[in-house]
Amino acid sequence: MGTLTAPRAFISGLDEHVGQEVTIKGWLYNLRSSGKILFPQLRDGTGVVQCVALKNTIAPELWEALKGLGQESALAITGTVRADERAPGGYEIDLRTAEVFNEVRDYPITPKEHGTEFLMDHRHLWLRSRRQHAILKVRHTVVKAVRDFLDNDGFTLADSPIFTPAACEGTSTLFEVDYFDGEKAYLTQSGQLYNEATAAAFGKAYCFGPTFRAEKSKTRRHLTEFWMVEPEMAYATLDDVMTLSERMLSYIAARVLDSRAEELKTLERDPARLEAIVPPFPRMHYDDAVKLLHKGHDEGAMETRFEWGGDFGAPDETYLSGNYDKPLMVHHYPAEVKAFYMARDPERNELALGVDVLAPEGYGEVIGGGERATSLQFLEEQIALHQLPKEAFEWYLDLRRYGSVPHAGFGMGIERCTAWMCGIEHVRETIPFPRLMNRLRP
RNA sequence: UCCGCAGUAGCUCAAUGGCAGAGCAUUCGGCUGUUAACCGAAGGGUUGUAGGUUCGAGUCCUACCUGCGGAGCCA
Repeated sequence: MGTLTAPRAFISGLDEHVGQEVTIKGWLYNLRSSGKILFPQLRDGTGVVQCVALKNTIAPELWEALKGLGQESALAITGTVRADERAPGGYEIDLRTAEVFNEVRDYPITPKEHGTEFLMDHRHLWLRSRRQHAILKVRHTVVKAVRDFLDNDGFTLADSPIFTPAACEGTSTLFEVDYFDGEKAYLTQSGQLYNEATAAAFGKAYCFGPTFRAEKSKTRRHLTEFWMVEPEMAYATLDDVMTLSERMLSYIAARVLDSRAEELKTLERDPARLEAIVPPFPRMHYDDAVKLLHKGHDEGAMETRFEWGGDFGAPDETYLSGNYDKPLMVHHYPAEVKAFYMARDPERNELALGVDVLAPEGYGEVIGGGERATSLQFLEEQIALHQLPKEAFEWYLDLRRYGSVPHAGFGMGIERCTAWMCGIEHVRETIPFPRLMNRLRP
């Protein structure tokens, strides 16, 4: 099948090889033929390029082999790179020779439409499609931006454990693990408490890893297993958290705009949506948010009248954030709907110094955080009040016995953030292998 | 867990209670610039499962299973 002597190139870098002969190693994306001319489109993970093979310029046996190749056949081709307006992508390769590694028949995912269930059952193959490729490239950039932002801002990565002895917040449903002698363990739902320890050690610290929620949630914003980044700062307040949130989110948006323009185009995402994400973000007191919801109800935009004291539902969040093209930061929630470790407003004890950052366009809460309680006595009361096992929290209480200071932090869901950046419907497409209520495979 | 919608060829979908269909995919043939290529032909079905109504059920009824959308809860 001809020798592949030309230097290897990647499709994303073809512009540097115009006029040269190169070898591309990849997979067949699509094949069109017209009797004596073939147009194999090759995909190599960095892009897609159209090749041209003329019957009278290549070996007859190669012609026969290429003609019958099915979608996703693995092959390497050698040919000369040429700029051509007719080709999708702008460059074309005049194929001289090729080597087929794997001949494929009946690739399940065709260039036509498919349903979600079918695609999710074939997630391991679906990842190869243009749209999924683009989404995961954006995810990669979101993750990289988060790490770069925090690293450049003096944060130290100090990851929290996945196995934990107790619920962090005593609210969500946990996955139980039966392994540790005489004691039940759970998969983490937040690295929050551990971050308070690392923040006291490093000043500014963050953890970044998978998180598990056993809730029977079936919405476009929920995964059973998702990734969360949680920065925590010693000697910091609610206000510092809000400032850090808006700085980080705008940094992420700028990085995505900067390095993923091609992918945003593939996803048909309007860049103006991301360009709008610049500080300052609107800040709104919970009381004012409730007033706004009441106004919405009076005007007929909200079906039910919101009661002060509750947490916002998805329609409430969408209504509140609907007035802005930037994330909306709602702060000073009623303490009752927030975690036990939240610091209280010294002026109004019933309010927690917490903030939810609501993304525009109905993407909901992408960040939740706030200032933590510093008083040992207060936390002991809260643990008793929430009927949490005090022994499991002794180490946490040590943080208040030995050098307790005001400190604050937040958690950001990577998938929600990525879905928002991409402008896509559902978070399940923003993680390579999503785990949902009804999905454990592939 | 609750509410709503759906399940027919490998995939996406049609079919008034009356012969089980189309496009794509697959196989074969044609075409020297195709852009989800096109043209011609062929193969492909226990209509989610179990029961019921009916002369007759993909279609109507009951239960169950699976999926989707939403709620609650959350990032």
